[in-house]
Amino acid sequence: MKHPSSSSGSSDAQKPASIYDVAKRAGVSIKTVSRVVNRQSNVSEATRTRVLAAVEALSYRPNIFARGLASEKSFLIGLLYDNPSAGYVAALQLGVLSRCRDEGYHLIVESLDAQSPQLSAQVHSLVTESSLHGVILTPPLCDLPAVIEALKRANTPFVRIAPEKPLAGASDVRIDDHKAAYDMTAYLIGLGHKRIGFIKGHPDHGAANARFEGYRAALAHAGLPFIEEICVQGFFSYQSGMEAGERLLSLKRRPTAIFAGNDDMAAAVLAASQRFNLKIPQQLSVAGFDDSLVAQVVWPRLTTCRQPIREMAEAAVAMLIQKSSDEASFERHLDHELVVRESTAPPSA
Amino acid sequence: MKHPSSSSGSSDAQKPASIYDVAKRAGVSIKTVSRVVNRQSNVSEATRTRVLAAVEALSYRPNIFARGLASEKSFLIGLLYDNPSAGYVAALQLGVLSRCRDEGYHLIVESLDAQSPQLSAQVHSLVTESSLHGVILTPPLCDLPAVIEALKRANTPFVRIAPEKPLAGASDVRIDDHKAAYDMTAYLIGLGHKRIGFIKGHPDHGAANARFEGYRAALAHAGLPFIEEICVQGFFSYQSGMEAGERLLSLKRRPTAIFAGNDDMAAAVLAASQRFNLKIPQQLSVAGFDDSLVAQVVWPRLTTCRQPIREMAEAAVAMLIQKSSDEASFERHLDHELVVRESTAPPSA
DNA sequence: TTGTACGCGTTATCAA
DNA sequence: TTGATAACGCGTACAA
Repeated sequence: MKHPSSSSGSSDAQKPASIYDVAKRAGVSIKTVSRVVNRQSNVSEATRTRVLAAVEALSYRPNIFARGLASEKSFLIGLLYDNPSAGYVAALQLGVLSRCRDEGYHLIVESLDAQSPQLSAQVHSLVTESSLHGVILTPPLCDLPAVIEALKRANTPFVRIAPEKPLAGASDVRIDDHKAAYDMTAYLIGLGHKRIGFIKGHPDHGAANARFEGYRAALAHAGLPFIEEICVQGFFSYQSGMEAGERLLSLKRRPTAIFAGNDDMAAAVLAASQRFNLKIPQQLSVAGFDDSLVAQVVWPRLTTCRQPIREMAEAAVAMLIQKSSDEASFERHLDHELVVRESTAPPSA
Repeated sequence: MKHPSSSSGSSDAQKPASIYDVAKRAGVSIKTVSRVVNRQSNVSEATRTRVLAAVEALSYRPNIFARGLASEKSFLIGLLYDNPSAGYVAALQLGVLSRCRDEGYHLIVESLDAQSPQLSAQVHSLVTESSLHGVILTPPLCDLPAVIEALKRANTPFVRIAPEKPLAGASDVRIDDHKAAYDMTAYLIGLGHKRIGFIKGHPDHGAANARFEGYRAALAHAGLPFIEEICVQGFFSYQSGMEAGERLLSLKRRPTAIFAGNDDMAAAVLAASQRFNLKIPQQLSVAGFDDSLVAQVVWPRLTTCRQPIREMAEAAVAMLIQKSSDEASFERHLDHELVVRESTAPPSA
C-alpha cells in the first residue's frame, strides 16, 4: 500500500484528491483514470462514465506539477511583454485567458525589459525551468533576435503577435497594418483632405512602419504628394503624441487632418489642438489606430481602426496548442475595421 | 547510476541541467545543492561557493514542477480578477510582476466571472491543482464569500486589494478611500463650491461606498447640506458615467462641481458637458478618482486622487511571501495623493 | 480493454 | 556539515 487514501483525517486542510483516490473509487487502475482524463481512446464507455463520476464526486483535478514533471506537457502558456500600452495588454490577456480556460491551460505572465543585456538568458531560464508549452510574444519582443534565439534553443514553440517581418520557422498572427493604414488614409482623402499629417509609431514596432507605408501608398494612389514636413516621429506614447502634435500644429501651413499611428497619440493631438484653439473636427480631423478605450473616452471620440486584439490573442493560443506536433511556420491574418466617429469631417476650406 | 548525465548528445534540444548535474560538477550530493539553492544554513562557505560556481557554469535553474511537486512551495502566485478596468489591472499586474521577479516567483493570472455559480469550485480547483503559494484578490472578487470560502477550504493564503470591509483572518492592502474622498471634497469646498454633485461607484465595490461616505462627511464637516438629488448611482463604467452626468446636467439647479467615483466616469462627465455646451472648469468643475491613464488623456486633464496601485500590488506580494509562516491577519494602508489639474476651478457665480 | 512498475527533478527525513 | 533514499502525483513502456 504505497499510496494510502488521503482520508487520514488529521489535518483540517483537506488534501485534494489524487489520481489514486479516483482510481480506488471507480474500481480501476490509475492508468485508466489517466486515459479518461486525457481523453485517450481505448476505454470502454462503461468505465469511462464510472471514472468520470468518481472524478466529479471527488472534484479531482490533475496536479499541474506532477503532470508537468511526468510529461513534456505543462499546460502552461507564457505571455511575454514589455512596455505595454495598458489597454493593449489588457485586451490581449483577456483573449488569451478565455481561450486558455476553454482548453484547460493556465497562463503565466512575465514582463521583460527589451533593453536588458541578459534578455536571452532570462527568457531561456524562464521557459526551461517551467517547461512552458509555448509562449506568446508581443511587440516589440517578437522582433528581438535574442528572444527568438533563446526560445529556439529551448525548443519552445512560440507565436508572435503583430511582428515586424516574417521569420522562418515562426508562426504569426496579425492584421494587415499596411492595408489598414491605407484604408484610413483613403477615407480621409475621400473626405476631401489633401494635406494629411502623419505621426509615426515607435520605430522598433514593425506594425508602425507598415502603417506608415500604407499611408504613403494611399497618398500615391490618389496622386497626392508626400510631404516630408508633415510626417513626424512618435513613439506610441501619449507624451510623444503631444510633442508631435504641437509640432504639426505650429507649422505655417498646418495639415487639415492628422493620422496618428495609435490612439494614445491621437488623443494627445486632440489635447494639443485645444491649446491651439482648433475645433475638432471642423478645423482639424484626427484619426487614430487600435480602437482602444481611449478612443471612446476622449471628446470628440476618435475615428480609428479597430484591431481585433482579443481575437488575435485567441488565435495565438489556438495555434500554440495545435502546434505541438506540426512544426511548420504559419501565418494568420485577421480583419481590421474602420471605425468612424466624431473626430473626422471634410475640411472646412 | 540512476541519473545519467544529460549529455547523451542525441537530440538537439539540449535538456536543462538538473540538480544531479550540478551536484556531480561540484562534487557534492544533491541535498547540498538543494541547501545552497534554497539558502538554507548549515553549509560551509567553501562548498557553498563551489556549488554556486557549478550552478553558474551550467546555468542551472530548479525545475518549477519538481519543486512544486516535492514541496508545498510552488513559487507561483495567482492574480485573480474580474471585470477589470484595463488601466487598473495593467498597473496592478506590473507591480505584482516586478515584485515576483525580485523574489523568484512566477505569476499565474486568471480571470473569473463573479456571477458564475461555479465560482467557488473554480477557485478551489485552480489553487489546488497548481498549489499556488498564495493569491491576490482584486475587487469585486475580494468581497465575495464564495471566493474566500474556497480559498480557506484549500488553505491557500490570500491578500485582498481594496476590499469593502475587514474580514477575520484576511490580509488587506488598501488606501483610506474614505479620507481620500473626504480630502477631494474638502478641496472642492475650499474652492468655493457649495453644490457638489457625486456619482457613486459600483455598489459591489467596497471602496465605492467608502468614497461616498467620505464625500458626505466632508460636506457635513463644512456645514453644507447633503442634497439627495445631486447624488446618482454609477457603476464605474464610462457608459454609466455618461448617463449619470447627463442626468446631473439636466437638473434645473445643476451642481457647480461633480465628483465622480472614478476617472472613467469623470471622463464621461467631461464628454457630457460638451454636449451641454459647458466650459470646463469655468462653468463646471469635474473631479475623478484613481489617476488612471484616462485622467491625463482627456482635455482638460482631470483633477483626481492618485491611488498607488503599483505600490499596493507590490505590498500584496510581499505580504503573501512573508505570510507563509504567520497566519495573523494584517492590514496595510498606503497613502493617496490629491492630484490637481485643469478640470477644477472656483465656481463662476 | 486494462493494469504494473518505473521515472520525471525536487524536497525532506534521518542517519552518518 | 553532509549524504543516501523515500516520497510527491502523474504519464507511459510494457505486460496481461
